[in-house]
Amino acid sequence: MSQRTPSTRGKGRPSSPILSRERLSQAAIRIVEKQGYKRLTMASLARELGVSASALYNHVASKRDVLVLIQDRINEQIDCSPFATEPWDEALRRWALSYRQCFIQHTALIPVMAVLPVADSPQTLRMYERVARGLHEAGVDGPDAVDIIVGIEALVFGAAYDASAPTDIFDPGELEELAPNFTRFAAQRPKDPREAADRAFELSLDALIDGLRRRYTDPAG
Amino acid sequence: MSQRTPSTRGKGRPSSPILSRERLSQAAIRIVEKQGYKRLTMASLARELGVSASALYNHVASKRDVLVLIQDRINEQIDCSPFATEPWDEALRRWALSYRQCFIQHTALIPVMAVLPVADSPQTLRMYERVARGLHEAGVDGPDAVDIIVGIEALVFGAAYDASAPTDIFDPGELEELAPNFTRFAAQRPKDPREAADRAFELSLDALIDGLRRRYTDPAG
DNA sequence: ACATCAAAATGAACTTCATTCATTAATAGG
DNA sequence: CCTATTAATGAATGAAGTTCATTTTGATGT
Repeated sequence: MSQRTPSTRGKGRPSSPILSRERLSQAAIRIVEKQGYKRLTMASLARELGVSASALYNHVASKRDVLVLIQDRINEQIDCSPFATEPWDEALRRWALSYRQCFIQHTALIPVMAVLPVADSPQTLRMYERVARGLHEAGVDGPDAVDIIVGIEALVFGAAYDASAPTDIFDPGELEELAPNFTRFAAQRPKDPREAADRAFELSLDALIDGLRRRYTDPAG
Repeated sequence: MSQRTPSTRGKGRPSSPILSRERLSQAAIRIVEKQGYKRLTMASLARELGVSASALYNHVASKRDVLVLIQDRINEQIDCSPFATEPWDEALRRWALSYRQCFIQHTALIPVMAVLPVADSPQTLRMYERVARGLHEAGVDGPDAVDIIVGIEALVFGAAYDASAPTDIFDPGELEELAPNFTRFAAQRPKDPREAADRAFELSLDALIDGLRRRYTDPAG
């Protein structure tokens, strides 16, 4: 289903593999962090590795595949540790904050990730397991735990976009008369777009978790 | 700032404009609805209009511009009317449901919309005004109303992706051992991926709005 | 009517990418 | 040593968006 054996494993060639999915994803992340997603092309990736572009196709089936590799590596950086120490609601909150933080720089991955089967991403799966277990141990129904993960993820993805939006995103320009109230309200928000996005996210996240707390613990299961 | 005068207006040429931003966006939506976003190219759009591809550039500056035109037309279809009749929390809920419904077929627009200045989209601005006014009249602080719009939108965008995800998105494949609990929980969800996505969205939306209700009305402002 | 001018349409060319393919080099195993 | 396999190469392909010089067209003023 995937694409090929992971090049060198066990009885393979022990000498110089030159290329591998590992090195490929490392190089891809290097490019993305230095030059952004627009500059990540199969040609630039090959150049970074000192190899021809067609050689990459011995290790990945498509550029989308490269993005999937990156995604799984980024997901590794999301902090799930609060589930070991904190109550579930606080753990959920910290997880979401860390999740969003990781993807603010990687919104280009979202359209890929959002419809990506977990079977292709071991680290992602590990993360889901940790969160699902945490919620279930706190008394949340299994399927509901999955729904909560899906919901928080949705909020995180959308909010990651917001944080990368331009400063003037709510400036109505010549259309101010169409939305006088909205324009006024928007102007009262923090000038720094990043700060404004952070507050909006935390407001919604807190409300969402508050609603969940009420539903799953507060009164009676 | 945009790109050109809207071709024919007022004292312009009353006869046959042949092309216009109106006709362009209509044709684009026709293609998208019949054949999907992958088939929407500048060439196919020109063909649909019986025109050469380069002619389009007299009316839009880029393909991104075409997507912006589509976006504003789709946003027109979102139902804001509940704000006229329902209490703010119920209105917010219905607005979000309608919003998501509209964009499930248009996830390709999300990366564009999410970072798009409202100045380019009159219908979108109208929608924001309606929601912001509704929230403000219900006693929500101006800037908070904007934050709530941003938050709900984030959830809607993320959830629109979910609804278009493949059936087997949570099938761990050979990696089941990495996430035994998660796998089990996921298997207990509805088989129809659309139904599962709907439930997850509504669970989060209801929790979010519940949290907002608590914050803005329930106990005391 | 006619000349003029600007908007709008044309077709060809350009650019950037991802992707494919035939070929070649290198290596592990028999 | 032979052979099958894996990986790298470079050239070619094809899809898309975009640009440009040129032409067409139609409204306007004389």
